[in-house]
Amino acid sequence: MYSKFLNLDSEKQDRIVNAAMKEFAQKGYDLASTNQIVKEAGISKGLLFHYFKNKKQLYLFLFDYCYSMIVGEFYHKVDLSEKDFFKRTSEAIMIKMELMTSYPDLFKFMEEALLEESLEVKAELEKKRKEFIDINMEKFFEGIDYTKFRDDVNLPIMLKIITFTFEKLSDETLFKAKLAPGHEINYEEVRLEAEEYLKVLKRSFYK
Amino acid sequence: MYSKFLNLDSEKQDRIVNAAMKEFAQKGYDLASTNQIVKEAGISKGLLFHYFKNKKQLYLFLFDYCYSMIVGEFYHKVDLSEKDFFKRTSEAIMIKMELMTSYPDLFKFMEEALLEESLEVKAELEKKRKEFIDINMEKFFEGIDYTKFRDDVNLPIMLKIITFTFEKLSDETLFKAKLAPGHEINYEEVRLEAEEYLKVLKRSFYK
Amino acid sequence: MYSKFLNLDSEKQDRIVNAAMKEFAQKGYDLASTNQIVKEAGISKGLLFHYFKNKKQLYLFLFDYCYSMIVGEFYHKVDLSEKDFFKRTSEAIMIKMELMTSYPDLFKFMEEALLEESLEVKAELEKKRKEFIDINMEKFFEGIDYTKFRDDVNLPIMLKIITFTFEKLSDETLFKAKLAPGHEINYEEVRLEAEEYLKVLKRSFYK
Amino acid sequence: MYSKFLNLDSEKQDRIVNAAMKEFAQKGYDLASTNQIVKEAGISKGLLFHYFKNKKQLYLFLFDYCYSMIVGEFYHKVDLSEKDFFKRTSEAIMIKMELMTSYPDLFKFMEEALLEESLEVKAELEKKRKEFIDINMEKFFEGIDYTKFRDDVNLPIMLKIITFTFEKLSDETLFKAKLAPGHEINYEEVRLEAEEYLKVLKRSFYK
DNA sequence: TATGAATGAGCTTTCATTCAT
DNA sequence: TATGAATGAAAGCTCATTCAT
Repeated sequence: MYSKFLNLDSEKQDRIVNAAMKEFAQKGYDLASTNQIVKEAGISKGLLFHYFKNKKQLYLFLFDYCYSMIVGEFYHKVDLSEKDFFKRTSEAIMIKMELMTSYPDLFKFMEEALLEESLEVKAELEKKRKEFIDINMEKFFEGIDYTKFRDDVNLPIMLKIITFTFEKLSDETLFKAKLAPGHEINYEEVRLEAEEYLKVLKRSFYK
Repeated sequence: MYSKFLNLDSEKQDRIVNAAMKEFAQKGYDLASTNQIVKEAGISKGLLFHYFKNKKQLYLFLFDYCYSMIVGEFYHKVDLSEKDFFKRTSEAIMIKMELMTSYPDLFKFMEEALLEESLEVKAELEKKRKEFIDINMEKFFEGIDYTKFRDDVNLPIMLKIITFTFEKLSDETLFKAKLAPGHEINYEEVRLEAEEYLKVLKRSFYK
Repeated sequence: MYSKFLNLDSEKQDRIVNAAMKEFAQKGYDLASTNQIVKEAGISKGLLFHYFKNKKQLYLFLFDYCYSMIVGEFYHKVDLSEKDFFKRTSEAIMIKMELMTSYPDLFKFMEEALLEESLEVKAELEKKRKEFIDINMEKFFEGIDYTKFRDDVNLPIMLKIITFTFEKLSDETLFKAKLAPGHEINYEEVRLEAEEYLKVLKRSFYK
Repeated sequence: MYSKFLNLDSEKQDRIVNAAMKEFAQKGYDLASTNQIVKEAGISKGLLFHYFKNKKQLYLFLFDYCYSMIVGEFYHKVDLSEKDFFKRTSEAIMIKMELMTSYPDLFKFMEEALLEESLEVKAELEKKRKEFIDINMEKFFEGIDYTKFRDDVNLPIMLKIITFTFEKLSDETLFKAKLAPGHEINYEEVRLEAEEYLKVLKRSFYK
């Protein structure tokens, strides 16, 4: 499918992928300009369409590309032998934040892609999103020891609340980093804050 | 700022506001067409730009307009003498749902606006969103009886977790609605789900 | 349908019509460039699409416009009280040649339109062509005195042969004129040549 | 000129010729895509332009190629010892129809080429058409017995009328075929129609 | 001989916005 | 206050042709 593109020397591949990710992440599917992409990548108009038959195929290729990168890196780092839900979640959030710092464009693109509304790609994306979520949910929750949770309330809802909490916390951290001058994240501080939340959630949700 | 527009007879104001809300809600900021808005409102191209100097001003006006409507109606209905946090939250959710049923276009527009990513308006919207949340948080938490919460964990963190939970829940609802074919929200289902969360949080966080 | 365009001052209308006719006649539907048309007409890109919603509508408008002009002028000049088929045909060919000399672009466009193959306009044109031919055949043959023709051969075929002959003669004349330096037609010479053909056909096909 | 191409093994030559004929016949000169031709022929882009320096040369080569094929086959079959003009004409029509049935793509291409209007090739084609007609006229009229024609009218004009008639008839046939959905010519019907014309012309123009 | 990556001008159409009336 | 004609930049994509390998 994308064999022509994948046979390119990887330096040019990177230039194209990065230019496209940046443009799509910034403007969304519909408003992203293939003109801008080729200018940024330093290639000709025709060449982009030689590799990807149209804007849509380019976008969907990028989605798959980013997805593989993220998932690969993530599961390479996460410790699935940790059975405690709080600890695993907390660790996952930290890893996610590290990855976002290492590959900011890639994550930016992925986040926007998950919100993308354009009719042109909505149907295809939806399928991919579903797969993404199903596969990763299952994988992430694998081996968790649920017996530690209190029995008098709904377990799935507790799990959701915990997930929500750490996601919001991560959002807040990244948002603050964005506003700060050097965009620097103080990971130690973040870890300490997360510990506070962990303590509250554990005392409230564990037996 | 918008005095010229506000001096119009209200029937024409309504036609314009409704046409614009509908177009922006359906297509998002960037893809919304001022052509379509004037056609739907039955006014001339020039007139729209006479009242609002450009597309952006029109959009931001609509945001403020909807915001005022919603907040005004909301605090008119909510009972701030209710001291129990969970009861007040539960009631607030009910009121929000009533309003969504009464003013569907207005909420539709507002929901899209809160997810709007267009660079052109993102910065201004972000400021407005923040204000919106800060002002309402403070107001909403006024007079709450915090003595009912358990003493062995950090209170502000519990409140944050609760807030995070309902924000995420609301995001999820909007997101699901966006993905669903008709973009329809089943309010009763939402209310029931919220009650489940409330129950878990109450049992876990109250003494 | 084309009311916006028809309300323009006629000088601008003419500029647009002439530019479009020229471009379509020269290059055919598919290859005609709206860029070229607006440049030649001295108007902006957007304006053309303000008057005609797309290239196709512009083309079909031109077809109707040319058709009306040609048919109107033709029947204004042709003498339908002449009952002799040879004389009427001969006269008609002369009138056609005069008109072609007066309105060369219009005829050029019409000829090309009748051969136009582009899928985009083929269906609509076909309907118009059929109407055009049916209406004009009937009108042109009206009142002819067929009793003068010999009875031992097929009449419709004789009529066709006569029509073919004068059409080819006219084609040859116009083609020669095109090749000649001043593009001038010597009508007297043409008339004399036509008379020679008339003589042969009359002696062979009349009783 | 095309020596490089003609030295190719004939299987590849055929693949290229057939692919090109098909594409040009289907879409006309301007819209035919060299991309499509190389894909269909299974050769690379560069190779096509190695053999034929550009699209135009390829087209004109095809015209000559088809012309030679057709003319060669035609005079191989036609009986030039038949002195009667109408019999020879009638036989020629039969042979043409046989050839059209044996080499449908070749004729399809040729028919389209004779109607081709593209500016890019029009001039060259026009010259070739003229040559084609002149050469064949002379050859075709060779040895005809003109004593059978009536003496009371101008012989060259009669011959012209006959030629005009069959040319127009052929044009009409091609034109109708072009308009018809499947572009199919019913050869038997054409032959019958031609016989009718022959009958009329014979009775009118012979003594 | 053969490849296919690379070019960039060209295509139609839409857009927010201006301005003379 | 109200009109809508007018603008021209920008969009995604295709094209014949070239050229280093």
